[in-house]
Amino acid sequence: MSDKKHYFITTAIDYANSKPHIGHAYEKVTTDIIARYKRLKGFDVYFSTGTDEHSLNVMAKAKETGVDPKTYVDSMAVAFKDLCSQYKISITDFVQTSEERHAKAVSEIFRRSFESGDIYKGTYEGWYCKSCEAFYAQGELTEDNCCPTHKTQADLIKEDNYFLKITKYTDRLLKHIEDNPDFIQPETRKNEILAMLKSGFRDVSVSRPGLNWGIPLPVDHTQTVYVWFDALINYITAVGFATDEEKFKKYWPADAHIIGKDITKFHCIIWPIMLMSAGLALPKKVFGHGHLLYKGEKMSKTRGNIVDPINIANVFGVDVIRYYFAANITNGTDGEFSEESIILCFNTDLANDLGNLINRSINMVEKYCGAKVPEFFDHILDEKMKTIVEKAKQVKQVYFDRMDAFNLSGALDSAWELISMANKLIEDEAPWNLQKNNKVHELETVLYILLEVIRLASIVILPVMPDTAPQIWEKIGVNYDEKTINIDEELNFGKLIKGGAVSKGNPLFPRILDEKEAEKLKLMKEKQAKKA
RNA sequence: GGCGGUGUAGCUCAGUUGGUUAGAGCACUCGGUUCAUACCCGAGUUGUCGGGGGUUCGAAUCCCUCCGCCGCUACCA
Repeated sequence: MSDKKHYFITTAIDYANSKPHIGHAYEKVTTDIIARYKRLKGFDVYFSTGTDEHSLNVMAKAKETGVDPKTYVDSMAVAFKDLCSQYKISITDFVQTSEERHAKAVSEIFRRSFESGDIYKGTYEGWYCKSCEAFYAQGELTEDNCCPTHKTQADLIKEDNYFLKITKYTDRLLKHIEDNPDFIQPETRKNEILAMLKSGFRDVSVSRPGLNWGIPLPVDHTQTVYVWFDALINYITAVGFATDEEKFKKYWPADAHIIGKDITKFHCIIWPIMLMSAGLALPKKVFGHGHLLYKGEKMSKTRGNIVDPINIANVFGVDVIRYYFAANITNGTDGEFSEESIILCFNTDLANDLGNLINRSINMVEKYCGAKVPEFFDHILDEKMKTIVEKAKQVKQVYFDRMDAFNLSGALDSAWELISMANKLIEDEAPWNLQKNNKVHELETVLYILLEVIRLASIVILPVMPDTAPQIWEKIGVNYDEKTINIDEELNFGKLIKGGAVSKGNPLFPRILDEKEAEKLKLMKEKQAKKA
């Protein structure tokens, strides 16, 4: 097993300041889909997520709740772990930044940077609003230096901080980004980062004075490590930096950091430079995904349109939400989210296209072939059958290419194109007529193709819908297991063995009838009644 | 303000290095079919490809300009 190729993928760690919302679920799901896919491709995958727990806000929140910070963050970590388990997120690690192993990693990174002379003591000057208890950039303030929310005068405050010499490494980073076109994705995020670097990026402070919630600086115990410097290090904590050198060697550098587009600056400038300074390799890829919009609007507390991930999964099912995320949102762009569009997506893609194809195909195999996988006679293929078989043979490569590019919706399209062709093939060949006319070879071959399309589709959706795929396997009588399946082999056409038992069972995706659907159905029935 | 991006059917978007009647999915209308979850299949409607100007035999595709929208513009994650 040790000769397996390794793959280390991460989500960002979540701020332990408020409970999980649907955006957290989105990031974890897309990352999980990639992680599962890589496992299916034979990689030894390490998949980490976690919670970011050191900050003023967390302290305040704990105080508000009446518990000490550690108790508070532990309870928040549980909430995020529950989210992972509900959404079937196949993590191998969950890092809390308040853990001892993380403190070790942070201290070690700090020490290394400090020793290479990249951390120096200086003065941080910033505009501070007493009401917000926060610093603002001058550009954020009103013209007369007032806080944008409180409209009161902000104070120019100076405090002693330790700084990281970003400026020492910007040229090197610039070159790295230009030499590695896939380092920052998508392209638009890369452009932003390049612009920032070219316009000159200041050194950043990496400590705060006088806090007792945080990791003390190894070199100055009156200061703690600033949250961002602290949080980013979680990625190497996960794979054993400063605690398990063998594990670290195995998994670092990370293959992909999947993060929200709002935090690319930290991941694409500060984090790489921290690593350079500490003499560590850079992650191979940082992918900034888009945000979910609720009916076209940003989700926010003030708008009151935050979607609860637990609730929505209970209503529609985890696999359905996972499918919706992957199929309906172009990875890397903002995505629409609403109950209506979930229902639409479910009814068209899952119920009408895939679910109905499975149901009608297996039904015919039961009726016409005694519920046994029929034989494939390749010498009687007509043009239509040939076309779909050819397409089926190409699915594997198309699917791999798109998944490798993190193009999740495109990867699913590879199966849906086939599904659509299969539904069409049924019309064109009319197996019920072949049956009447006693064209047994044609009948069997058509039905065999249909079953193969279903089987291929089930593998394509496996990383996306890990609970649904096995239900399809049961219907078509294959005994795959996500842990052992060799998809490089099984994604080829023609693997289904003649004589295997199939069984229709209950429909997988019964149509969802919301008000609009019900109305539509009613109209159809009235029309039908008139005709008769 | 600066930088980047974007504006194509009702909606979401594809449109390779400029080249025949501008595409897909969804939605809508009509027709067909019956194996199926009233599903599926077929046909069809809608677009001055943001406005204007230019280059060219020819531009959604290149150039200029104007308008609209979005992102970034640095320490709350």
